[in-house]
Amino acid sequence: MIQNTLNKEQSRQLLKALADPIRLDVIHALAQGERCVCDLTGDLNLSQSKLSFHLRVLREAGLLTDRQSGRWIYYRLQPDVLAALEAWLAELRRHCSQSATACPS
Amino acid sequence: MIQNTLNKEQSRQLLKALADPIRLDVIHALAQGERCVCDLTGDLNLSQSKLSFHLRVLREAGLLTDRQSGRWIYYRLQPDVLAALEAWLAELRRHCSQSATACPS
DNA sequence: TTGATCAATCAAATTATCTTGATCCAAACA
DNA sequence: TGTTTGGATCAAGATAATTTGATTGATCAA
Repeated sequence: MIQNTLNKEQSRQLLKALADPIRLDVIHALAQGERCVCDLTGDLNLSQSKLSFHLRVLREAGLLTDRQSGRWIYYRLQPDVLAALEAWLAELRRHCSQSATACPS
Repeated sequence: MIQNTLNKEQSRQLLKALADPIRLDVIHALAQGERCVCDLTGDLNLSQSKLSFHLRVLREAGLLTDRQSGRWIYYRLQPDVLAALEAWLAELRRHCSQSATACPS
């Protein structure tokens, strides 16, 4: 996902993906660097299928990529996608910033 | 909510609040300036209680404030909260940016 | 081969979120 | 006063997201 203008659906998916404590834990764990699923289950104390579910949400939002090596699957962050969301948010804010005008009481 | 460091729960609420098309429509409508609920139902073509539900989510996340005038209730944006979320996201990204290191295959 | 391990996926159960329609309360106006 | 209007809230139902446990396919080692 190499682009910095997100469409509505992409930004919605990203926001939803980030709005979950377990998934933020995953992201923080991966901030140290690439890891395989087997290590993550231990690090985060999650069942295999629960972790797999959340990895999928993050991957489908574009925040993670995976690669296979032997029988392990390694996940890593895609930090440019965070940057794209930041840009999206900045644009939203720019659009909203002149909005303090009140109606007559 | 005058602060620019959000805690986990606040950022989660904000992300969740923004991850919804109807609520983004509300935000865009309010980007023009303050509006009363009665106008918003018409602008956005939403039932009264549906709109009220989404306004509450946005208000509880801190993105909107309301004030009463006569029998109308006016909502307006709180753009500094968007800025706080942007700062939160920037911090997350900063934390993630050196994470491209791969494990040996 | 056979057996073990890693990780995705599926179905069922649980939980959270959203929608709808009804009700309630306060403000305004007759 | 009674009545109307704006809007929050509640209870029920509908949808969507999450969790759990079981199954599956692939890879590797014995």
